[in-house]
Parts: sequence; C-alpha cells; structure tokens
Amino acid sequence: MVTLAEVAQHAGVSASTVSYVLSGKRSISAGTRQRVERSIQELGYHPNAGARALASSRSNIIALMIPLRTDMYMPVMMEIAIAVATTARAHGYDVLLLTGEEGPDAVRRVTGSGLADAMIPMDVELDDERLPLLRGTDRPSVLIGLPADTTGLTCVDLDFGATGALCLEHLAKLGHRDIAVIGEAPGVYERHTGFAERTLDGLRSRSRELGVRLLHRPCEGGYDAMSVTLARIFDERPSTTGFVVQNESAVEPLLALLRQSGRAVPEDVSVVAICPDQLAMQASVRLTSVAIPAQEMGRRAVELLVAKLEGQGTDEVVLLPPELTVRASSGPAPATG
Amino acid sequence: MVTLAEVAQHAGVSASTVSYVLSGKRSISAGTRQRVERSIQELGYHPNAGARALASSRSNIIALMIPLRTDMYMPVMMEIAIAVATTARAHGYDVLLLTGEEGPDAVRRVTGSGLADAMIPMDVELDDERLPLLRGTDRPSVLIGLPADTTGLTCVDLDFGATGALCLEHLAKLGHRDIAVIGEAPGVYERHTGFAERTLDGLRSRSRELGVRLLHRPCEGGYDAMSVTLARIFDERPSTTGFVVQNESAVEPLLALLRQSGRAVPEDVSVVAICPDQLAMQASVRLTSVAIPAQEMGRRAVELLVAKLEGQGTDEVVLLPPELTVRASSGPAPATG
DNA sequence: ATAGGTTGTCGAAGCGCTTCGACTAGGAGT
DNA sequence: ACTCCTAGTCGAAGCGCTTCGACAACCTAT
Repeated sequence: MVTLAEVAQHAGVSASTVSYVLSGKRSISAGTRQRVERSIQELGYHPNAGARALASSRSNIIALMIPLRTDMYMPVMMEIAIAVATTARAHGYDVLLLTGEEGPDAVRRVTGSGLADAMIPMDVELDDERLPLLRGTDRPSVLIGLPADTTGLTCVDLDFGATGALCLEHLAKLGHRDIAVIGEAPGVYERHTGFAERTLDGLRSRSRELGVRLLHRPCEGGYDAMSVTLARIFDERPSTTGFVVQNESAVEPLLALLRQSGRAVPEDVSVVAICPDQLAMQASVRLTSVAIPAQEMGRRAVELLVAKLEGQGTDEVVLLPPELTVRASSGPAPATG
Repeated sequence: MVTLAEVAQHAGVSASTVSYVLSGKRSISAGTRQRVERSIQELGYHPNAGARALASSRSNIIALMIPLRTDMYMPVMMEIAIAVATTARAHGYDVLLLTGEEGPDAVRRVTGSGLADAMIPMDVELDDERLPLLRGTDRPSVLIGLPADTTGLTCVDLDFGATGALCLEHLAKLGHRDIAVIGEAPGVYERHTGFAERTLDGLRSRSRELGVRLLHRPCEGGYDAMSVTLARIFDERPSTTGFVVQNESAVEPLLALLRQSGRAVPEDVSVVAICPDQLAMQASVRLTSVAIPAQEMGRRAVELLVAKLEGQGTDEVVLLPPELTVRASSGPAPATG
C-alpha cells in the first residue's frame, strides 16, 4: 500500500506539499505539481480513506436510507438510489446504503461515528421518527419525500398535490364527471406516507372546483384485490368513466379487468396513471400518465446536499412540477345515454 | 463529539482498557467492563469510524457494485441489495453502494484507498473486466453471478442450468413436445451475461434427452416486441404448446397476446416463467414458475464474504438449487388433433 | 535601498483509535 | 517460601493524512 510519504519521497518534496497538490488548498508551482502528479501515477497512489477522514473529519460519504418495506414500488427506489450514487460520485462522494431496519438508531450511529458527512432519508413518513434527530444534528440532510412539518429541513419530492390536480383536470376537460381513484394499498395510508395523501388532496380540491364527483378506493396490488375493488366501484357509481391509478401493481389488473368486463379504453372509460414512464409505456394500453421523476429526485437531493456540505445550501422544499403525458388510455367521455 | 479518551476518564480507566472492552480482544474484569459500558451509555459514545479504520486497517465496510443498466430487472437487484445491506449489518458491516459507471476503476479505488474491506460485484459478465483485478488483490470478494472462469473466485448464483432443465422437464412431463423459449432482450445475450446462456444450455440439453423440440427467441420487453416475436414463433412452429419465459417484462404481454389470439392458458398452451415469485403470483394467470431467490443470494454472498474476512472462507461456487412451483399456467398438453 | 507583500515549500502537531510490550497482583504448583 | 502463570491493566507508539505557522525567495512600491 503506497502512502503519501512514499509519493513525497519519490517526487522529492515534503508530504505536506503532496497533500496540497491533492487538495489544491495552497498554490503549488506548475513544476512541482507535475512532478507530484507523475509520482502519483507511477506509484499508483490512492489516499487512504480512513486517515483522510480522521485528519479532516470529513468522510466524503453520504448515507442513503432506503425503506425495508416491499410494498413500495421497488424500481422507483432503485432508480433513485442509482441516481444518488451516480450524482454523488460526480461530486466526489461515495454512498452508504442503510436500510430502514435500524430505524432512528442508524441516524445516531452514522452521525456519531462520523461514518457519513450527510444523509438522504427516503420514504419519509408524515411524522417520521428520524426528524428530531436530523434537526438536532449539524450533519446536513436532504429528505426524499415530505413530512408534515418541514421547518428546518430540506426536502425533494414530486409535487403530488399538483399531480392529483393535473390528473383530475385532464379527465374533467375530456368531459368525465365521475372519476374513481385507485390508490395505494391501505397500509400506505395508515402509515401516513405523505405522497399518497397529498395526491388525494390535490384530486379532491380540484374536483370540487370543477364539479366532478370523486370516489377514492385504496387497493392492494394484483388481480384479486383489483377485481373486488373494481366491482365495488361500478356498483356504487355505475356512471364512472374516468380512473386515476396510483398503484403500480394495480395498473395492469385494472386494464385487464376493464377489458374483460367489456369496457373499452379509452372509448368507454379513460385511465390516467401516476407511475414511472417505463411502466406507462409497457402497459397493454399505452397509458396517459404523470411520471415519477425518480432520477431527477435522486440527482436534486444530492446536489442540494453537496451545496449544504460546501456551506452554501439553505433549507428549502423543492417540489418538482408534475408532467402529464397524453397517451392512448384517455379520451373524451362517452356521450351520456 | 465524545472520544475514547473521554470515556476512559469518565470510567476512571485508561484508553486502551476502553478499547479492549469494545473489541473483547483481552480479558477485562466484570467490574471494569460494567463501569466502562455505563460510561459509554451515559456519554453516548460512538467510536470514530475514520480513526478506527486508520488504526486497524479495517473499515468494516463492504462494497456492493450494482449495474447501471436498466435492462436488468430492477426489483431483483433491489431485493439483493437490501438483503446484502441487512445481512451485512447483522455482522457489523456497512454497505457502500457503487454503480457500474466507474467500471473496473471502482475496484482499484476501493481497494487502494481501503474504503472497503471486501467487495460484492453483481451482474457479472462471462469475461468481466473486473476479474483480473479481483484475483490480483488480497481483499476478498464474492460475486453474484457466474463468470466463465471461476478459478480463484467465490460466486453465488441460482443454478440456471438446472433451472432450464427443470422447466423443460416439467413441460415435457405434461406431454408438451414443442416448446418455445422467450428469452431476455438480445442485448443481454450479446453482452454474454452468464445466466441467460446457462439457462439456455440447461433447456437445450434436457430437450435433447427428452426428445422435445425447442425454439429460442430473445425478446425485448413490452407488447409490441412480444407481439412480433409470438407471431413468428407460431408461424415457424404452429404446433408449439409450451412456453418458457425468462424476461420479466415479457410475461404479461405474452399472457395478454395468447388470450387475444384465442389460446387459453393452460388448456391450449402452458407457460412456465423464470421470475420473482411476486410477479408470478400477481400475473393475470398465476404462473407456474421457478423463483429467483434474490434475498437468499444476497444473504449467502455476505455470509461467504464475512467468513473470508474472518479468515475461514474458501473459494467455492455456490449454486442455489432451483425450485419450481406449479401454479395455474401449466397443464397437460392438448390432445394432438 | 528598504519595508511590505506574495508565492511556494516545509516541519511538526495532532486527528481518535488499536495494539504491543510491560507491569502488577494474586493463585497454583512444588 | 519461591518460582511461574495468568488475568487485568496501563503507557506509548504509530496508523496516514491535513493543516497551521514559519520561512525563504522573490517581487513591488516607495
């Protein structure tokens, strides 16, 4: 294992000079810099992470806390994680992967040990246990998701309120007057995950404004659950012609069951989904949808965090504006007979 | 930030004693141990990760290298990653998340800097660029996936050869004589990812033994690609009654298209999938399938790695035996008319 | 010429921990 | 009574780096 001292000796300079070449914190003459850089190359030197962390009290590591739960749609989490890792590397940081298993203790451990310089908690609940700890530490953090009280916190999320409103508007403009919302599994609402409730708020308030009737039904994924849910919806509101789906594993079942019950999409009923673009495009009917900007969320979170680590960041809530893409699953409401 | 020295002073012992209480590497009297432990509790002490890494040249971090590609099925990757993180924590290790972006340099950087004690490369290609580096370092590693040459390496993977054989056997026993294999996207085969080819080998060799005709077609996911592929298959082999699918995003399209073309599952054609159980159970027809044991793979990889780190491990290839679960998508071949 | 700045480099201290050797006390064996 | 071990503790060295203050060399403005 090559050390700084060896590089220094090889280049004929002192250790501190090599350090300054590496960090750029003091000016170094061009000649010296080149000699040092050549020595680094030739010896294949890599600074020792532990020593660096100890001396500088910066680990250059960001902790990403992902949920353990499997009822959250995994591909979105994965996409965010990859975007976080990639963006972090671009800024010279590595990413530590923490699962929800440890709970709030993970925050204590990581900040206490100096393992990570900063944190990105995902899957934030409205009244998350980690919030007091995050507020009480000097390590910066950026949440992905929105808790109830954001004072003193920096958050990134899709603007789910606007998303709900946007979906409803789209269907209302097409003439739909009875709209059903297929939501996430009941557990998601019980846990008070912010995004599900905020979507609903957006849908509801806009529906009131536009005089549209709304029926909300949480739904577990899969065919059986969807079948029951759908039957109930048509039972209760036979005039339903519009659907907003916010549950990835209910999308395909919904389409299949509509088909099966003789309702054509988009001729008889329209469907708007809130889901990753890939899923919207691979579904059996190309879905009009609002995309979950997973990559964007991961990227922005890291950028905000890096700004904070460099002392220029400030607490703010970044809500990404939703974008609705019209595809083949939505069309004018059928003429009322 | 509380330090070892402060704990020592608080407990009225020397720093080294506290260190030995923490590591258990020397015997400590019960009284002293308790006093030290109480001080640790009261002061809320967490050992500094950098200092520890520097002094012991062990970071207690495992690097997990995940692929950037999006054509691999994300949920499986995610499930593995979570299992790795959870198991690692149970053994006192943290997990560093590395993406494929850096390529082989990531291996150099991590080993060179002592950032991680060991590595788990995922999505291993048959002739992976990282292999020489892994063989040439003294940091242990466990691959998830199987390269062409495994000498000097430890690997964990599903036994895809046996998986192929098992699928074929199941359909053959049911009387199917013409079987089509819907494979991964062509890119996966071009990249020489081991698992796809090994599955095919297993299918082919068993088909020869059992006198079954096999037709293999790679397929991009989604409805359009599947539609074209399916038409070609029935065109070339109208007598096809059995399908083996190894492509998560082709599963639902296949079922829909079969339905659409008037073929009932399992009455007219049988389908066996190689995919995560969740997907098999949520599909529009509950699929007879061989599960991808993602959690098991992640867990085993970490356990092998920890054994190696403790000096008791040995190079070996662990192939998890496939398990076929019969569900509603496979049945006796229709009587030939 | 002289005071005052720059610029480039070095030496040394110290980050918080692990670990080795040394030391003390008490118990076992003779 | 005397040696020999073992268990329990301590002091000090050192892991590889960053960073501060010092200093020499040179430039610039008086």
